[in-house]
Amino acid sequence: MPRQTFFKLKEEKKEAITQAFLFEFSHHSFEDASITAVVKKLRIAKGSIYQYFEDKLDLFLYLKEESEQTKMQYIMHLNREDYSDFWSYYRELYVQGIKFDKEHPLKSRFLYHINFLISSPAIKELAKSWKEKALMMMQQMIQKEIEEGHFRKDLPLLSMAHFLYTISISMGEYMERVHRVDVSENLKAELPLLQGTQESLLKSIDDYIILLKSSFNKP
Amino acid sequence: MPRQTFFKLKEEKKEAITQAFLFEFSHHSFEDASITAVVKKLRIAKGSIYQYFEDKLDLFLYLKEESEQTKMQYIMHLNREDYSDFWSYYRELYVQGIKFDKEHPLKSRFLYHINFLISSPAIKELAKSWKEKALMMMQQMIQKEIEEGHFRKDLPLLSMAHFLYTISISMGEYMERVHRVDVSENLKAELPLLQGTQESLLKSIDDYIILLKSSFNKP
DNA sequence: ATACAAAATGACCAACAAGTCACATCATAT
DNA sequence: ATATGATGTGACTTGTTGGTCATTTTGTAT
Repeated sequence: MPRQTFFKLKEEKKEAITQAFLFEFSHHSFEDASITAVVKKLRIAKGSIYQYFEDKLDLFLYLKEESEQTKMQYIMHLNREDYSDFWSYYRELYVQGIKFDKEHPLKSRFLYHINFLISSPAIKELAKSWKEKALMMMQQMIQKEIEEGHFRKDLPLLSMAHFLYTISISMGEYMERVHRVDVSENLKAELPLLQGTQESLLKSIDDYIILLKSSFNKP
Repeated sequence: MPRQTFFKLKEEKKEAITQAFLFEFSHHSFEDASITAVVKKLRIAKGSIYQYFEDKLDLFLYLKEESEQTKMQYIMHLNREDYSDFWSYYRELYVQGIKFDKEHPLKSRFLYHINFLISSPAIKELAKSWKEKALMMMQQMIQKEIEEGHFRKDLPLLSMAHFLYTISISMGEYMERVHRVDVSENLKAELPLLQGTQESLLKSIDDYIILLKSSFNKP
């Protein structure tokens, strides 16, 4: 947890610090992300950072927590029950995700990047447990659909969960590719990562969903 | 390219060096992989490494080349034409992949790890182009299946290629998870990464293929 | 035994990192 | 104006890295 000092900072400074580190941690492994480099760019003393945070990990976890909470505000209100089928619910998650990306590109990128930090020794175990948790949630969702007779039930739950999880993560990358976006450039300019029109972005999602639907739905 | 000196080394030493660095580069990002640490474990002078290789990147690329060539020997002889349908061909690729993993666990792990090195600034561009190439190959394969009337043709090629690529990469991780393997432990002991019985490993692949088949085949 | 080239060595360098801490500065209350 | 506690600072420590190079060791041909 960040120290009290950090929370007492005026919003402007807190924001600047957060943004700068989100950027740094979105471009390097945990180990390679350089506090020294960021404070230099921010033009504040390195000591200050250690008035705000316990250590590098504390800082990192704050960014994660913060980004996740922001994203939560976009998707929290969505309920499976309000949709007649799973895929329209799933689609809506991405619609909100695109909105989140538009309004918080740095946080969006950071959260995406986190998924590929398995090889950072310092957070390997943590990353593993996060993934475990995400997979469990997927399993529960799928289980429910099976029970209600929407999804096939001839395959192991874990297999379907892993499949869906993998594809869900890769969706962002696919959209980048389709729209030939230079994510890095957009990040620097603080533009949304995904530059396509709303409808062309949704088209990408729909294509993916068609594939997923064919896999998961009962024949 | 490694220097001549390296190739003149006796097989034993060459092997020891290769193995040690495969291990190191399978556990860290390119930047974090430490030559200093490896030579210490190998009990050779750091200077020697620079008699063998131009620099860190040269060493890394050698490992990649070497690992890929070894893997190629396992899958090169497979031809789509020899199989009545795409998925039995695809399955056979994994059968051979498992064999490769059994006999060359370090190389297998290294090649897998490479797929997640997008965030290493020093090799980012390279990694991108490798991925581009892999995607192109996927596209070609899928295109052919579409032309021959086996795959659906109502979706963009790129979407299908990306989908298949993503799932193909994740297959290894799925097998790990199903068999509750501690990959790191097995690597250290130089055991195959995948510890399930041949048939239970194949079962995992088959489950995945069932999902893929439903997605890709014509309804 | 001598000569010569090839290979191995490890102290050394410059650059960089995370984290510390004695001190300076600032804001507020009196 | 003064005192006090909270913030801010950046030189410093300790440790790491990739890479170099003058020197020594080794292998081989004569």
